[in-house]
Amino acid sequence: MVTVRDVARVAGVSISTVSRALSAPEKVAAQTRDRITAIADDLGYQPNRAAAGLRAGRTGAVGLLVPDLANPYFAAVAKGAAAGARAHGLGVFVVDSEEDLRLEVDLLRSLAAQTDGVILASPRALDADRPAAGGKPVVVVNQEGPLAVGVDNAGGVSLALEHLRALGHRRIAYVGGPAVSWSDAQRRAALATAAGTGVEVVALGAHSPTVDGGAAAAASVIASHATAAITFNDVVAVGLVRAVRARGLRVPEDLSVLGFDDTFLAPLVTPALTSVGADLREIGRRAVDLLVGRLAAGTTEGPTRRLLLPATLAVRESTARPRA
Amino acid sequence: MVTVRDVARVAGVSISTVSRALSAPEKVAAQTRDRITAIADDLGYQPNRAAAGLRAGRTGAVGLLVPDLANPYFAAVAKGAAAGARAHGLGVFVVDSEEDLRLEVDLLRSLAAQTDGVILASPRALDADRPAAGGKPVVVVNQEGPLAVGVDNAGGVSLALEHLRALGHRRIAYVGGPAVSWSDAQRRAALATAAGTGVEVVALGAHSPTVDGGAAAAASVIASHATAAITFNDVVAVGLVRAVRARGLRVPEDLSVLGFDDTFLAPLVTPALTSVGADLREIGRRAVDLLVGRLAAGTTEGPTRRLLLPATLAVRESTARPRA
DNA sequence: GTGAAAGCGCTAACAG
DNA sequence: CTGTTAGCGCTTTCAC
Repeated sequence: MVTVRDVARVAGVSISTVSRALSAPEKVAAQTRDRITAIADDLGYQPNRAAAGLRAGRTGAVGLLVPDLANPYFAAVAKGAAAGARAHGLGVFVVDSEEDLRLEVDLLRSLAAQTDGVILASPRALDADRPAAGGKPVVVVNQEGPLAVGVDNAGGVSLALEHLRALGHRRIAYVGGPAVSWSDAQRRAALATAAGTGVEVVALGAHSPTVDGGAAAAASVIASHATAAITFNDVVAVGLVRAVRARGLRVPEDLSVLGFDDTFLAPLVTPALTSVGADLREIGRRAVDLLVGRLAAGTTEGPTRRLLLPATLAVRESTARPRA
Repeated sequence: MVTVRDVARVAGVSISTVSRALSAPEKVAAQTRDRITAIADDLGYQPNRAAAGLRAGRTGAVGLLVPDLANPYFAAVAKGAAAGARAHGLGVFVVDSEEDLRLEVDLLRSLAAQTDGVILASPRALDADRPAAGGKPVVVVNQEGPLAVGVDNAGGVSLALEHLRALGHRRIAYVGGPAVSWSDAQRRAALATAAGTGVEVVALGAHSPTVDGGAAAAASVIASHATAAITFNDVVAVGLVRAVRARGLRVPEDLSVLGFDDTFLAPLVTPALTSVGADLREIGRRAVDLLVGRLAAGTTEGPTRRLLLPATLAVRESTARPRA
């Protein structure tokens, strides 16, 4: 491994000059600097981050804790975080908790210990556990917290209702997700305030965010006499579409179905799903930005920063005018 | 931050005893050890990996380079790698090259510099660039290399052909993927040797591994007079199904379509796709194992190790007997 | 503008 | 079985 010593020896300068030339160029004479950079490049010198961090008190990496990396939602957030980190010259440690809530506290602790800060992209309520980060800044995704990035669920609900109302729907069911979900709570609140604006909303109980969860909701959706259903996410929508079709109803003719998240699944299924989404990668990117901002401030405590990214509506085939 | 010194002071021992108690317990008296672990736990001591690694010459982390983390295929591999790394007490640095081939060499270099080894999950041919890892072991996924993990594509092709032949298909089209893909090359080779075993295979040119790629292949698939088509991956299959349907043909009645990868997309689309797959997470897990094995050996060069994971066939609705 | 030297937190000889 | 000491590669005062 090529170290600063090697570069220094070849360049005929001290290791401090090499260090400065590489990390604080303005403190070194232009000529010396250029020579050093050339030699470093030539020798294939790669700074050892561990060593640099050890001395500087930073690790040069951020942590990302997700419940399931194979879930397209979190995969997109992770991709954004990776891009954001790279833009800031940071590395990303990715940890997958495999949906194990108890494990998450431990993972957060050890992740925080070896990074400069952590992005917590778990939809659970971990407020009480945040001290586990040991003073390191924590940015939460779609959750409450002093440093938070999330989707504007209220805005998303408005878009959905607006779209369905314009089509002529007056009675709409909401197939909700897990009780612990912040997003679900936000949406339920938004749906509740929407009541009385010309549409009736029937909020259905908590369902598992899976195909089976959607299928399980079919009976109550049909019983509700709603002409349209908004689902917790696209996968639930797929399950619901299947199950109502199996009962002889057609989508969207007999029931309009509107998903959430607008994952790449939405345009691929039949009928292609109308879905409320947001730029998930941007969430990851912004989360890193928030972290870097706090890091730059140097203060462990700082002002509250909450970012709400706009929701979008992709209209496809699964929503249409109600019959008669 | 709590350091070994703090623990040592409270425990009334030297820092080396603390270090040993935590990383080589058998070298410390049971009583002392227990007291130290208790105190460490109590103080919330978290070893600083950067420091430990600096001294030991290891970083305690492996790198994972993927072309697109939002692609379910690589997301699954990443998830497996994260699980495998955690099982070995290692961290995972994830880097997304965003499909930029030129960037990959640089990314590989810097990733290798700050990890103990790298998993290269890019389907491109990077042999020439592997020296960029600077002597660190590199495990490639679905590629040629001294340390490699991949899916048994030949076996997968056999399963697919066997299934289609049993259904009665005698003329089968293969909608291939990018020319740089190792998997595609493996499959083409396997398909070529299968010719003459009672089925005719029409290998169609390189197509983009997207919905549009599948749609673009529709005309030549139909022109080939094949009664079944095997596609490069599930997304291509979806595109093909759409396009042939748009031309008035039915799937599977007029054309059977068989995908590859068996991603979670396969069971969700209509008709649900018959697909050849493999345990993608296992790929990530095994890649880490290979890396750890080489790391433990200590030698920078070592015996060639190639792992081929078995392919599986999930039969669903998109394949059926050909008409008449 | 550059060099010498200290030290980040930890592990690994080497003594005792 | 435990303590002392050196030093991993780097950044950062402090002198010059």
